[in-house]
Amino acid sequence: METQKPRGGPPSTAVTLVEVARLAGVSTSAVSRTFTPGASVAEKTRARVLEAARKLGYRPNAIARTLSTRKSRIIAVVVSYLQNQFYPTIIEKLSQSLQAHGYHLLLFISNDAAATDDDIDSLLLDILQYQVDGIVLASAMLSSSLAAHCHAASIPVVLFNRVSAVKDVSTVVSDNVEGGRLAARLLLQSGAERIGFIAGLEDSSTSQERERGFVDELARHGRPLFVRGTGQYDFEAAAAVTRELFSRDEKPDALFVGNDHMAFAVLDALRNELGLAVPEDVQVVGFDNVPQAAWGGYQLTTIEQNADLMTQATVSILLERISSGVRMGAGHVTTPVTVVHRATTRKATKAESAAPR
Amino acid sequence: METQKPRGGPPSTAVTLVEVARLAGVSTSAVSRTFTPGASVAEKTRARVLEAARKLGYRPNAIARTLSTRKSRIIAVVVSYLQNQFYPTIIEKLSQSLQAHGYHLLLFISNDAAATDDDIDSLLLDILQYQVDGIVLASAMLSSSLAAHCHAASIPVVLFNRVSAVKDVSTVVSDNVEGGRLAARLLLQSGAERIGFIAGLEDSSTSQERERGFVDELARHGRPLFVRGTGQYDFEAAAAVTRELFSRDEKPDALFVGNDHMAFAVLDALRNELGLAVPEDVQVVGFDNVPQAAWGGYQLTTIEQNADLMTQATVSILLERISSGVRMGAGHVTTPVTVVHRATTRKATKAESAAPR
DNA sequence: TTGTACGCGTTATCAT
DNA sequence: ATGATAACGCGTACAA
Repeated sequence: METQKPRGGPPSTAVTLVEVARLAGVSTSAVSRTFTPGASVAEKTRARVLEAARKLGYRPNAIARTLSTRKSRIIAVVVSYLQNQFYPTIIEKLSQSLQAHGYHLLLFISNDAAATDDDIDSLLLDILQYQVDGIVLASAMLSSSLAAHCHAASIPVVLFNRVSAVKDVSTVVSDNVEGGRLAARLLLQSGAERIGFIAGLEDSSTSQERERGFVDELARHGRPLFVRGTGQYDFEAAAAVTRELFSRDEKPDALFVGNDHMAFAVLDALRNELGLAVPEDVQVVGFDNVPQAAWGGYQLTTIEQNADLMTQATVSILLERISSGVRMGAGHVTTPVTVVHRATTRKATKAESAAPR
Repeated sequence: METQKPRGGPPSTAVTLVEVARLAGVSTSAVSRTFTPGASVAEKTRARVLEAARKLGYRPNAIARTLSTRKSRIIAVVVSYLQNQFYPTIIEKLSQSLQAHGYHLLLFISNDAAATDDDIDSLLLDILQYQVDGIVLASAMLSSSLAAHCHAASIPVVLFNRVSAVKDVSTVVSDNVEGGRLAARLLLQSGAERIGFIAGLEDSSTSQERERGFVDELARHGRPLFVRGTGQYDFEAAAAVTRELFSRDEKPDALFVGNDHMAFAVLDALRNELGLAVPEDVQVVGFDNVPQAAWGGYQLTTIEQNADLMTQATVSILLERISSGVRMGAGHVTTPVTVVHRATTRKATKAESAAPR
């Protein structure tokens, strides 16, 4: 026999404050205070309340609390595509850090590099309905109308790895321009002759900045960009453009690829389809922060964004804004990038493998 | 000049139904109905309401609606570690599919393979506070006490890629036992002699099932397992155990690795630290569903879980349970696994690269 | 079709 | 320290 349903109304009824209060023989406020960390309750009543709550299997209703306090302790995170392993990493770190502060993540995937402004706007409106305490935009551009909405609702927004024309929005970015410069220097000093660049999405600020730094630095050394293609941060597109670049008579001998995700595709195409050796025939420099696990030891030098610094900055800006009630403005953080050399993959010769260790 | 704050109360005040109603000169219910898809409102009043709402920048408060309707349209998803690219993929698909049905994802990361039962319990209690409409557990075990809680709250739970001793919980898994069998057959028919297995977490059902199928099939062919190690689904641990297995006199010539994530580590260790060629010296079979992008063309055969089928099953079970009000029970779905051969990576010879195409 | 009034579960205010 | 009561913003019988 199951417990009987109270009445014919709602399908099921949760245990509420009121019932706990009744069983404990106290007022609802006493119960509320018992479950409010900083409140003052007599030890005796507190015990009675907890006992009653335990008996009834009571747990506070965060939704009702939100309605009353106007704090949901929910942070919305908008991400475009999780194929680029940089973002799962970020999400994981964000979640850990925010959970430690009692916040939770409401996740939104804004698919499609081809999402229209309206799509994004409606998504944001969707988010706002949930009365989130903050928003991390790691995906789309923020239209000024949306910024206005967030401003009106006084919701802190942090643009993650994106910049926007809208003023007064906090942003956390890594130094993509300097990253591009670093990539150029690496290739130049390794003696590359015909240096190419494979861009991400053309209207993406990260791609633009990386290209700018890269081309600038080449120019400072009196070297032009030998060839340029667009991979749209997409695996297939990057592979396709690689094939195309190498179908010409004059082939590049070095490539700076807009992010790791595309770099995989480029390496794949180079080695398996075009039969070129990396780095002997072509050198490749990638850009992003894919966990080592995904690399499998490929020969590749990468410009890494520091995921820890970026999430840390994001969280601190967010929390500070939330607690201070400051809407928007300032809070622009640029984290440095790092050059990381990955291990070389070579097929070992029998002689080598025979040698101890 | 900005709009003036209403009063000294809460820091900011959102636009509500009431204000819209007042401006439109109608009742609050009229406004409510206007924003309720299937309601009956006169076209004329609807227009007035929408106009007023637009002017005031009104958007419905999902939290208040939840309190009233007892439907949050939020699904909690619990994942352990996002380093294994299988899970970002799942999350992305889940999110897309559920968003299409008007649901949103509240994401929880239950870090640490070493999380205690209590950790998980408190996390779940945390989740329950948000009155989620459903839970996807892709990470932790479900204790029977938790199951009882969910049952009491009448919240549908789907165990994703996990099995539990608790009865009457919906589960969606791929056929890990058959996957293990497939792996064994592949290695046997390729002439492997000394076949090893690297397990994931010892208490993980997926790892146990894969091993069971693998060992069973070997036994059916009169072959014992040559060697066994544990990688704990961790990159470093997998690399370490690989080094150890190959430091002995008798080295395996084939390995079945519990998932792709560890397979990367194994390949890395084999090729770069131990100087062994894959697949010439050692054959490796992986298990999971990492996007092609991450592979970079490694020689590896993988047993793939079908992410699409699994999410599809998860969503349909969830939605069906939610709408029907059925708490738990039945709903066990096992999706088939597939064998996928990845492209071979070889360093091209000069002769090859000179040849056209 | 439209409006009134109450309930959803909790917190905050103000007495006591 | 404790208790009564009014919000919080919205859905929804129910009555008109």
